[in-house]
Amino acid sequence: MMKISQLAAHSGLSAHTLRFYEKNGLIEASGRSSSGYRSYSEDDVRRVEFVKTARDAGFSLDEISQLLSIRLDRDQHTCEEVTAITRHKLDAVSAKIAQLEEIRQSLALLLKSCDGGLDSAEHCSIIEALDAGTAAAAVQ
Amino acid sequence: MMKISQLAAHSGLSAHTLRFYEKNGLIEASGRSSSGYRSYSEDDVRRVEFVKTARDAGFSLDEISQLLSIRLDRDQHTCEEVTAITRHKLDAVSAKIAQLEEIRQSLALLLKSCDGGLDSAEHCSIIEALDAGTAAAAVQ
DNA sequence: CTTGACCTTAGAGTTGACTCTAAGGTGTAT
DNA sequence: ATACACCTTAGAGTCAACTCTAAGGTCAAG
Repeated sequence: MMKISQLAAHSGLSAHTLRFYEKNGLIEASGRSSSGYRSYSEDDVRRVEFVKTARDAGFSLDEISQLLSIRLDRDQHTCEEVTAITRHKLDAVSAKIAQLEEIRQSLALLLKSCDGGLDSAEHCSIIEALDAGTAAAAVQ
Repeated sequence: MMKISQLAAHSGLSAHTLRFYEKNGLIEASGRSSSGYRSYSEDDVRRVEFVKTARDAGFSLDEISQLLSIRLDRDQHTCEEVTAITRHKLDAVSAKIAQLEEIRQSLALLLKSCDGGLDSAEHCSIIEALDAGTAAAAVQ
């Protein structure tokens, strides 16, 4: 049985975060010491590790909740449910990447257009591009 | 001279957002009607367009403030200042993309491992990978 | 016996960029 | 005259995932 600071050290999540996850129903401490300190069983620790791994894989806390309830009761759920959540997340991440790629492209074009010299920005081509509205237009 | 709803229609920003930008010092309405309605000059409109273009290019409101003060007083600033802001943003966007690419990779691997069938999740390989901590590990 | 590191709780604050609400005044068409 | 769309303000609420604070109780070492 671990105390919260030990679990924090073990999991790489802060004690604050562990309490926060508990408050949101993601994890629990199955025991308490006589003085009220949380104590975590091996099962509790595995659950925390699951949450951490899922979080690192990009799932939101809400999605992790869904995955946890499937994990807890596997034979009442299907692989299809799990892949649906995963596919949905993958699509969202891909969309976000695409959007950031466009932004990166705009920024790269802006940077390429300006020498970045130490003389006055009187005719700075970045400012001019933003003024003319051609900064993002160049990408689309 | 435009009223706020006209500028909203013209710029693609909501009237709420225009007022919000004003409150944050990004834009202004140089006039007011007798009844207190904002009225925007052509210069005001150009400034709003600048803000919109910069926002679409990925700059934060804070960075846009900096760009605006350079734009307002170009000969007191250098191209180097402008490129520094832009380069900094480009680096941040690139870092974010790299991070999301790792997540995408993890999710793609998870998805590939599971058939997604309609039978029980008893042995779902996604749940197992998250349990074993091998979901993100596979990427790093 | 005191110091200092730990633990508890409820609840507030943070971030960025909006988004909305309430309560009221204005403008115009019928 | 009355409906309806517009405008004003200060300020509160939203999102996600923490992060921190205050005010206090617990525990081991020296």
